[in-house]
Amino acid sequence: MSEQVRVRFAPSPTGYIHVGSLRTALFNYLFARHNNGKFILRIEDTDQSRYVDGAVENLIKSLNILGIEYDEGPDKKGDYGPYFQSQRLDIYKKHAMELIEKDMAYYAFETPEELEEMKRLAHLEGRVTAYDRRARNLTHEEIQKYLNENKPYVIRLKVPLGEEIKFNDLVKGTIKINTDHIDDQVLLKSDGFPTYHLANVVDDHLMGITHIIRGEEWITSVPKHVILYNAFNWEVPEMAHVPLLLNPDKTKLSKRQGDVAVEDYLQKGYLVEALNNFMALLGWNPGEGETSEIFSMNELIEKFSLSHVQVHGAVFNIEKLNWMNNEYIKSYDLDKLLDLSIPFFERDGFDTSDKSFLKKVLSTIRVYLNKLDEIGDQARLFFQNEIKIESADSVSLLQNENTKIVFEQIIIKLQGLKDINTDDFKQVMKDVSNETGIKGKDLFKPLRIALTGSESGPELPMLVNVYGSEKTIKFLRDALKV
RNA sequence: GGUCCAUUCGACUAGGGGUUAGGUCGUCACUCUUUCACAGUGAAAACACGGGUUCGAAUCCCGUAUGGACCGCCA
Repeated sequence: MSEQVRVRFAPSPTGYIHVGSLRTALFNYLFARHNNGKFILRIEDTDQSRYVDGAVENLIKSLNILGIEYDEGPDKKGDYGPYFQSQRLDIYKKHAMELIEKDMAYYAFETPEELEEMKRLAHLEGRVTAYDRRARNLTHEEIQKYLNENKPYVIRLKVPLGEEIKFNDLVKGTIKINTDHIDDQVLLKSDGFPTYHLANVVDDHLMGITHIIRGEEWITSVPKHVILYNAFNWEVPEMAHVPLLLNPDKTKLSKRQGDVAVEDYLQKGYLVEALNNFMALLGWNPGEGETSEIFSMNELIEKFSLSHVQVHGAVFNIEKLNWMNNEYIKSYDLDKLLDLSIPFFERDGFDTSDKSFLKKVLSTIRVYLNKLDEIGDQARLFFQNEIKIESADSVSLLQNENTKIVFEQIIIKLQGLKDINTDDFKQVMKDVSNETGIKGKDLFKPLRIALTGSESGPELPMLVNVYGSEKTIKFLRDALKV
């Protein structure tokens, strides 16, 4: 491969990015970077009825957040623009006409209603619901007449019948299909816009795309595209159809069964590093001998190869994403994690003015977090000014004579300390234990209840370190009054 | 219904003629931590089925079953 690798991500701007699309974008990006090639973003906005305001901006924003950088695109200049298909209409029209001249395409004048009826009948009779190619029989005179009457028309692909189309997919291998099974696809719609099939072939060629990496759902349209490439006398790019992302029930990942928008995951506090890492491993793996699954973007770029892309779909397993996210949260730079966490503290109504306090809180709870939106639940404890003791067992434990002796001792020792770190507290506990002879469960359990109201939670020394001696003493005194 | 594609532990997957079929998540047990979690150790857990080819098949071939994608003037 001497020519420079050029790949593209070509979403249609319909509102939000589906994680499946995002994974496709990621694969394109990894492939481009691995091969020192170019990654192009092209907006496939040829369906006017699906236009959504702000969708393109949103798309670009999401790619930026995730660090999937493209070299050419709507807001990046390149030599192959414009990168909005809606701004390339004359190009498609010209190419459609070229096909008419070559007798590889033809005019068709059926109305949507007629097509609907055709399909209904076909379905009723158990036939294939494809277009019956009837307009192929129109005479030049008829066509000219309709055109003169300004009758709405589409341009359809004239599929060469009785041939075999063969192509090689880098993921799936060789695929063969008889052209008799291929629909005379609409190439140019009656509103003058191209369909995906025409636009994608024309643009991929004109933009010098060397490798088409896209979702598996496209594989059945490849033969149409191959016919187009042949008709134009263009070289067919390399193709790689990557497996779909699946719901737990193995159907195509859909909204009905959970979140599909990248924004949803970002909002829940999944870190972009975890998201990228996780998605890369869905349908791809680094191959033999690799036991780790945690990879930075650079490592992914270095390791990525289409030859290790899986041939079948992959279930989007949220449990594993949670685990991976927690791994990143645990090892993340604390200051950076704090920056990312502040919106989540705020969202749950916590005072975020004292950053060093938040940092202490974060460092003790991060180990418990699968995602950042769990911060509130875990952090709540540290913002309380009173501990509520619910269970009767806990109350009676606090009323125990030994408990009182221990608490009083601890209070005395803490009063001598201005601030208290984890080691200080461990020492205090050791001393108290030695002096009173109370140890083990009798020592720690009441203490935990007094300081948290619960029998489980973060390690006591870390807890006290965040509380500080003053607050700790207060809680102990409160407990003494129970 | 038609076309195309797929099938290794519950999930993601490695391996691809001779392996005790390996790893990660999850599950369970034990250890550590006098809690939960973390960490550590270990366990249970898979080649869809039937025929070939072969000395030998999870691996190659054929069929069956199951699953999926697509079948729009959507992308």
